[in-house]
Amino acid sequence: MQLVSAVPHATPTPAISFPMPGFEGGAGLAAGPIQGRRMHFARGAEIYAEGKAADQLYKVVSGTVRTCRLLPDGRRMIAQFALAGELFGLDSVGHHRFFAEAVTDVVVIAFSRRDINAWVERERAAAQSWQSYALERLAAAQDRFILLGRRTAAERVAAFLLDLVDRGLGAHDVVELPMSRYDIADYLGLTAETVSRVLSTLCKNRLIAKQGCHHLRILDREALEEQADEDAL
Amino acid sequence: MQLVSAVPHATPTPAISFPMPGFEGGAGLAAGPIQGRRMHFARGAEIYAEGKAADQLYKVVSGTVRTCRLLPDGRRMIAQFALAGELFGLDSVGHHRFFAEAVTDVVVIAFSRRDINAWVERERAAAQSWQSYALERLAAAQDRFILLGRRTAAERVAAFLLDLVDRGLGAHDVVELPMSRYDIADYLGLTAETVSRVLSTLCKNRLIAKQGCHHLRILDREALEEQADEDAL
DNA sequence: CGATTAGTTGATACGTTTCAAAAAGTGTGG
DNA sequence: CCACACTTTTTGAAACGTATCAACTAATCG
Repeated sequence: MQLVSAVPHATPTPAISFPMPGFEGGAGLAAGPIQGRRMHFARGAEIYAEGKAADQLYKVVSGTVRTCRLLPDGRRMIAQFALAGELFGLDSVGHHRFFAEAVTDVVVIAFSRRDINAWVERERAAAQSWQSYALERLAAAQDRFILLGRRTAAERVAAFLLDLVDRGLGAHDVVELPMSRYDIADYLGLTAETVSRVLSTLCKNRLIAKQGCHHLRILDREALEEQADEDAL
Repeated sequence: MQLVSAVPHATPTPAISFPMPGFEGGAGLAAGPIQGRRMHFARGAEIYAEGKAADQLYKVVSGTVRTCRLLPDGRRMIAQFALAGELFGLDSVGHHRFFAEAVTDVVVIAFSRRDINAWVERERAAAQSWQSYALERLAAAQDRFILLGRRTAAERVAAFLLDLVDRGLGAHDVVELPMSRYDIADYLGLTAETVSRVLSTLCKNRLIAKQGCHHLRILDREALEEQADEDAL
C-alpha cells in the first residue's frame, strides 16, 4: 500500500471525531477520542486492495469512494459508494473482501481497528454506537437485495438518484453525480448504456434535467419517488 | 402475534445456549446463560410480521425459516433462509423490516433482545461474539449483491445449491430442498419457471440427479462449483 | 486545441419472464 | 389404501427487458 506516500501534508489530526451514522443525533458528534490519520488520494487511486488485512476503518472527509469486487471474467460489482461524512472499510473481520478506490480526489481519515476495539471496550456508548452502525449497514444491505433482485432498470436508477440526494450529494434539487455511468451501472447491476438510456428517458419525461452529465436537476421529485416505488434502497 | 398460542408444550428451556455463528469453534458452544423460549410453528405460519417491534432474536432448532418482504405490486424478495442452528430476526434495531414465515414445521428458540444486550454488556466475550456475528452477516449480504447483480440464472442456482450443502442441508451428496421453487426464485431474484429450467438442465448435463423434487443428488460437485464460478454467495 | 475518454443513441441478440398447459407430487376423506 | 382434488413443478411458445456491439457525440485533460 502506498498509503503513506499519498499523504502530502499529514497534519497530525488532533482528536478526530468518530461519528457512527444512525447513532449520533447531529452531523458530527464527537463520539470518542480516537486519533485518525488524514490521507489524500487522487481520482482513481486505490485506497486498499482486496485481500489486504482489514485493520483500518475509513471516514470520508471530502470526495467519493467506491468499494468493488471483480469477477474472474471482468464483471464488476460496486458494493458501496461512501460519500463525505460516511464510513467504509467495514467489509469483514479479517481481510478486505472488496477493494476501495477514489471516485474523485478524496480526503479520508483512517482509524485503526485496534483503537476502535479498545474504545468500544472502554466506553458503553461507543459499543452501542458501533453496534447500531453495523446493524444499519446490514439493513441497508438487505434493502439492496430487493433493488437488485426484483426491480427494473428504471426503478433502480430512480431509487439511486433519490438515495444520493437524501445522503446530501448536491444542494437543493440538483444532484451531483461524481461517478461515471459505468460506476452507477456496476452499483445497480446494469450496464452503462442502460443507465444512460434510463436517464435520457427521465429527461424526456421531464422528471429530471441534465446540466452536464454529472449534474442533474430534479424537476418532479414526486414522480421520481413513484418510479422508485417507495421502500427501496 | 399468535406466538403464544403456537406453543403446545412450552418446555421452560433451561439455560439455552446462544451460539453466534462465526465465533464459536464447534457447533453449539454455550456462549452465555441466556434463557430462551422454545416455540413451534406449523408450515406456512407467520413467525413475526413486518413492522413489528424487533425485540426478539430467534434461533432455529429444526426446520427452515424464510424472511421476506413484499412489494406493493406483489413481487416478493426473500432475504434469508435460516436453517437449523442458524439465527434470524436481526433485521434492524427498532422494527422488523421483513416478515418471517415457517418454510417447514419449525421449532425455534426466541431470545429477548434485552437479555442479549444485557449479556453483551456484561461479558466481553459476548460482545465480541455479537460483533463478529453482525460482521459475518454483513459480509454474507455483500456477497449476495454480486450474486443478484452480476450473475446468470445458472450461476445463481448452482451457488445456491452449494451454499445449502455447505450449511448442512442434506447428508453426503444429497441436498434437501425444503423450500418451493417460488421460494428459491424469490431468494435468487428469478422466477420459479427459470429455477425449474436450470435444475432440469443441470440434470440433463449429469451435474445433479432429482430424487423427488425436494431432494437432489450432486453427481459432479466440481462442475457445479465451476458453474457457480467461485467466490459467490 | 487536438487527443482521448466518457456518454449517448441505434440495431440486434440473448436471457429471462410471462402466459399457458401438461405432468408430477401432496394431502385428504372415504 | 386408494381415489380424488388441489398444489407444485415442469415444459413449451411467445413477449419483453436488458445486454451487446457499433457508431457517433460530448466532455475532459494535457
